[in-house]
Amino acid sequence: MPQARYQRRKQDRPQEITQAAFLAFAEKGYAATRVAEVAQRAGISKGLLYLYFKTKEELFKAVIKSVVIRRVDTLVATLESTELPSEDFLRGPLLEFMKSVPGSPVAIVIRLLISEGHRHPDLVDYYWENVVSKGLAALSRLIERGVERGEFRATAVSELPQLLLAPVMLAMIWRILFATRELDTDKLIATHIDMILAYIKA
Amino acid sequence: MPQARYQRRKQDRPQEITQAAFLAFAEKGYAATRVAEVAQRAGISKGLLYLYFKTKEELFKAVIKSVVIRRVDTLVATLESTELPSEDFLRGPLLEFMKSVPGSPVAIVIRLLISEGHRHPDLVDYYWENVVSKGLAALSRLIERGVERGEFRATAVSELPQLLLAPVMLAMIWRILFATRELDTDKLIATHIDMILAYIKA
DNA sequence: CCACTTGCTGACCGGTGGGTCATTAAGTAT
DNA sequence: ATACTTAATGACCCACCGGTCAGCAAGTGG
Repeated sequence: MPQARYQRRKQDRPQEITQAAFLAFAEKGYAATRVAEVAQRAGISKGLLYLYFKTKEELFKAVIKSVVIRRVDTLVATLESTELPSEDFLRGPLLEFMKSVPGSPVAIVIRLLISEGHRHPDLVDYYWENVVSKGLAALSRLIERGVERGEFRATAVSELPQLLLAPVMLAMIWRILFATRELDTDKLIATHIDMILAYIKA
Repeated sequence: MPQARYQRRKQDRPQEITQAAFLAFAEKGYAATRVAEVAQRAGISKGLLYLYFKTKEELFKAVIKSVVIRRVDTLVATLESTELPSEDFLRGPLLEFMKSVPGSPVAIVIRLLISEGHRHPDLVDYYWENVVSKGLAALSRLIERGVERGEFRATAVSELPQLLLAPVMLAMIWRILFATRELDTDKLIATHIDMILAYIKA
């Protein structure tokens, strides 16, 4: 008996499509990816894709939003509830988190936003509000708490939490551009944390 | 007497075209920029553009290469010839250089490479060889010289000159994505240099 | 087995934009 | 002036791709 030519799966389609689109965009970028190819990867026809997403652009937005991970939220939660001394938190959970970012879907999203961000300022806003500003606020809070507890000196780092993220950013871009050339991004980030701590410890 | 409809300027055309293309690509990105628009900006017809550049892609490569600044070379030269103690060099010429990068054409090139890099691995190679690896080698050399002179301790920074560049990278991406949101990139970079020095000083 | 709903298909359309080329105008030599 | 070379034009071509829609097949209920 021949396989049914297709199955009805209204429930799962959106995720299947955004997943396929994410992979396609990751490989070729948004502009160079054909809607037909996304459909093919998702195992459906182009027409069906357009039943779930009105335009290619709407599909793009859905893809970006689908990757706005709870990761940041869980990090914030961990931070608020931890009993660890601030230094141990930096060297432990935070370091692990930072090391995990360059190889995660976040890096792809950053690349897509860098490439296509202009034409979608609302998307950039969305990412800012749900990821970046939350993450930065959490980092600021972490440092300030250390200062309040007398673990850290008062330094410019409290107002510049981006300092903590700098090597993560470099690691992401490095992988995007120079995937092949070797750079021990884990060591880079770990050394950086080491350096920051030496700088801010009371 | 009516203005001549056009003038012959074979000598200047290539630069005029790449300059126009650079501006257009900077505004809209490669894919979204129309060849006709580049021609218009350069004050010529589309047909003439194709006399100087066989394809849009070749134009793109020419644009990227036209921005491979001597900046790195002059920095390397300054470094080799300076009489300054290493710390003063870091706080002086190097800091100024680093602060100038995020607002320079280099940032545009980085964005274009992030967006279009995959399809032009030879371009990425070119940029690697002529800018990145040279710059990194110079930084390594600077740190090592400081160690030899007894100014600095031996640290992982010698093998990870990327650590020095991390905040520059973040500042570039920040401006590309979040131009509006405020971040004092100069202060970010200066603080980072401060921190590095505190970490590596003997 | 028939009537009806709806997930799904793929041929098709129309605008777009990279690339071409017949033609013209400017420069040059004699 | 005349003949020749070449910088420069812009109308045109056509492949390509986002988006549509008439129709079909899978599921459903009686």
